[in-house]
Amino acid sequence: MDHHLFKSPGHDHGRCVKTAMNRAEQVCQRSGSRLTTLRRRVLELLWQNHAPLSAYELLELLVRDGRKAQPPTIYRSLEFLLECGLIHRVESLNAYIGCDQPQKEHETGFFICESCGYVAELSDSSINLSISKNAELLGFRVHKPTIEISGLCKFCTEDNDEH
Amino acid sequence: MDHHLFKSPGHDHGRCVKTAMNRAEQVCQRSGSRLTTLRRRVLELLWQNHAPLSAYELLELLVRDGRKAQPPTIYRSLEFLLECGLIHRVESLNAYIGCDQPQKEHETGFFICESCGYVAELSDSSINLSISKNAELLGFRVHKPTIEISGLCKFCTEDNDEH
DNA sequence: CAGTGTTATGTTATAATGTAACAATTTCCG
DNA sequence: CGGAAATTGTTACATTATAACATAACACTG
Repeated sequence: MDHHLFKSPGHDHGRCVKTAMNRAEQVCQRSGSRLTTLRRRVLELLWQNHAPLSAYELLELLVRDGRKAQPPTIYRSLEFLLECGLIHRVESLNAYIGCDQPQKEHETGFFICESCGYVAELSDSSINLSISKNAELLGFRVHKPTIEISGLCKFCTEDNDEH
Repeated sequence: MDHHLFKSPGHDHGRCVKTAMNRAEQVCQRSGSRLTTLRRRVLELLWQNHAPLSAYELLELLVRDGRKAQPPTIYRSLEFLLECGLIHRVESLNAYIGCDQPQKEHETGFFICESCGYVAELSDSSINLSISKNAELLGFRVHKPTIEISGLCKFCTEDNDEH
């Protein structure tokens, strides 16, 4: 169980995607929201890529599927998936990525590898605690925290150090 | 001294701007970078607004000055000011804001009020510490942390509660 | 202070990201 | 089935950002 850690480049990704899709079905079933063919496909594309994709990259992939899609199509699907908590928007990249832990109410953050593009989700409470404490001092009511740490992941750091 | 706290709506803002501009002059003098008329003006506009401004809002303000400015003009000034650490880019708003503490090497974060637009800079080390600890666990080498907490500031919360 | 290389700004065009508004289609449910 | 609601299609456009090349200002050397 290392959901929120960086995956080794050789991990069984097919399985990774399947698990995520199954979870998504469950989440939607429970909440009564409809994971349509289009929405399911968008989510699947995101998971298959396993790194953030921009809306227009997703659009391109949909078009390759043979679908005649325009920007609003993809943005609406993304909006739905965001609302369901099945994906996240990565502000610093204008991109989107599948969410590891859609069950949890997560005020989460990401570590984003600038080299391989992988993203590790982080739901460590100590960060949230620090934020809450600071917010309280300021009398600030937190609505949506955005925490995105870019840098180099373990595997890419190792690759770099070899040179 | 409450540099990194929310200012009351009635604080002496003119003084606030002047201080910031003086600091900027010093920072540039020391680093040997050139705070030209254009760059100084952009910084000043950001400080006068005291809330994040988009590149195109800034552009509009420059044009009102009588200057014939195009997008690259403003983006280049912003790039310079970012490099000098005199401003920050707010990813979640695609906007820019003057930096409170240009002296410090700051891995900083913001609290952003969704109602009045004010931004409080935060350089509390406990958040950075949490992040470093988590990064270490992952073998992640941090390059640039982006921490943007949106919500309601003290003054706007109070205003809302009155209704 | 003229000459020259460097830095900064101007200018034009275009790329990338995102949304508004309305039409057509599909799905749900009585 | 038939009407209401949700989803998707379609067109047009708004916003944010950058590439490429031209001109102007500056700063240093001799």
